[in-house]
Amino acid sequence: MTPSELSDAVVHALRALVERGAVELTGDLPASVVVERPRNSSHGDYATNVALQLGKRSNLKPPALAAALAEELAGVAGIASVDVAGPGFLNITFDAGAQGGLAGTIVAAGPAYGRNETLAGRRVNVEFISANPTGPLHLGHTRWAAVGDALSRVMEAAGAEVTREFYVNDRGNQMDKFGASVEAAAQGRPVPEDGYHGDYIADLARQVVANRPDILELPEGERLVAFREEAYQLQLTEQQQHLETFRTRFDVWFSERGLYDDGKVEHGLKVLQEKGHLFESEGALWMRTTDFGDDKDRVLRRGNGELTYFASDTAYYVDKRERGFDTCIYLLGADHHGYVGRLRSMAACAGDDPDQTLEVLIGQMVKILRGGEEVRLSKRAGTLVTLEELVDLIGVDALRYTLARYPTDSPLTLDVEQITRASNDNPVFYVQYAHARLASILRNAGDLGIAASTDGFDPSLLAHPREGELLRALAELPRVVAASAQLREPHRVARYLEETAGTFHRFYDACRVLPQGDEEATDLHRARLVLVDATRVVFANGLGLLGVDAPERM
RNA sequence: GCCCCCGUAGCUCAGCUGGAUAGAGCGACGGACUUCUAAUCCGUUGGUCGCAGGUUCGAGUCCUGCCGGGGGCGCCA
Repeated sequence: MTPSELSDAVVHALRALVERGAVELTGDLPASVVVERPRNSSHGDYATNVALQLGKRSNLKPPALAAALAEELAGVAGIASVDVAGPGFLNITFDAGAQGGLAGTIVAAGPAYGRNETLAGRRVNVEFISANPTGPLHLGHTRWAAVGDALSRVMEAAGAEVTREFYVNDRGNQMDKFGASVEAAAQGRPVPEDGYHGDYIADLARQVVANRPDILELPEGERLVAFREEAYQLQLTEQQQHLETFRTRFDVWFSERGLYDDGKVEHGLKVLQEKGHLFESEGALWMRTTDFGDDKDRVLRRGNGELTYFASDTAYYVDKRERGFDTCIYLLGADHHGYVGRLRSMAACAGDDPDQTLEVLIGQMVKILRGGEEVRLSKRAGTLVTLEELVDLIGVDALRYTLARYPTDSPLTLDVEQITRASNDNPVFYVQYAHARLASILRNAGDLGIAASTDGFDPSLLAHPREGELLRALAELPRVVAASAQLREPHRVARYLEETAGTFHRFYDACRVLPQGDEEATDLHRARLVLVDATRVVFANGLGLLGVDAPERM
């Protein structure tokens, strides 16, 4: 019996009581009932507070309602006992072995286990990183790469249709400054004070000149543009390569310039115009975002005729909606939180309900410690530690996992020594090790000629307490995926895997899986092997949701 | 001044969208390898959940106010 089956059984029991007139309820029956794993094992395998929740709507007080439900549930196959405790909790204990069938179900489902339909039919755009193509990706971008990609995977697993999108800020005067910086470096002149610094500028200059030996001969105006464009392509390509190395792939690289070239900015403004939220004042074009709670109105076109960054963002949003996305998720750094209010107001000006169509996740700062001291500077970038350096220092798996295991709204500190250490205090190794151990058992079973076959295995043999704990842990994966997706909190997957790794290791400690010495393989061995295979599937799928390898050996 | 985030064990942090006696890892101390990976497991130690009110059967979780830390508030991008 799984949690959802148990939930159904509770609803069924409730319905029976109501139909029989034993219980009166105002309002409808709940569609589902929350069953949770109690912290304290003396509270049974599962507990539900349904009687407390329905107390106000029922003619019975919670303890009496709970007692009636307990009696009704006691006859359900697989349930050993139901106790009423405290103010009206139902503590449910399964028959030993009644959960074993789940192991076979998981093995049969394989990579599909954990997937669900919670977000089925939702078209979601997840935009993250969206860096300027004027330099290497750094620490903050790296957090978004790990979290954005994991979030996308989790939402896909929950049934959503997800597009991962990177908005390339390739327009505006920072691009000109970038081009001028590279050009200056190529000419052997110092980079302008307000330009881009760092060794990478000189590297780019060398590459640009190598690719286009004639470039220095061009007249100044053309030369600056040529440097800007060449360096832009090189830098963008480098970002793409580094993200590829980091296993973060985007479906769409969306150029800000493209918005202009394709007339999407004018189109976006037209849409807003029709909605009646634009006005002109002091020679500028404004959006009246204060209509929807922003603290001030925002300029779209300046007095000098130039369109603002906000105009691009507006057009971009309109374009996303016209491409059919129900939900547009933005992952932004804490330094951009001031932007949230105007984004939401803008969506409202475009005729949407921002609560439905636009979500912003704000990520707090990341610090990195090495040898007990904060690492800030990157030689190459001139400013912050880069993605490339982090991958070299920490490795893709440990880096992705560590960045994804914290809620985004808490600041986090990466301790290089800790997360590269192969020991118990390093969660990524702890979890990967569990998978490697499982794979090892399955390998050994193969050598012994014992197959983890799901047909004909006897689930009721999995009656050891540690087996029950492990099965209940495995049963959680679909709920964890659903909650992570709905709450946009992929870190829950990591925390779940850590907890489940502990549960597995305790099972391993107590339950011998394979025959020893000359022992013949028994049905218990075979049943445990199915459980091991199921556990391996859970780790493989869970790590997959985080984009972290599930190693066969360590 | 206004807005956002954070405050939980000595340290780093969880806390399942309001549940029962608040958890994990590290640290410290003590145990477990002739057997499937000891990168593991078991035990002990450790808390006025920043403070004060409120909501209710029940609050670390929700509301209000305060204290402390971080960040943000351009016709910049």
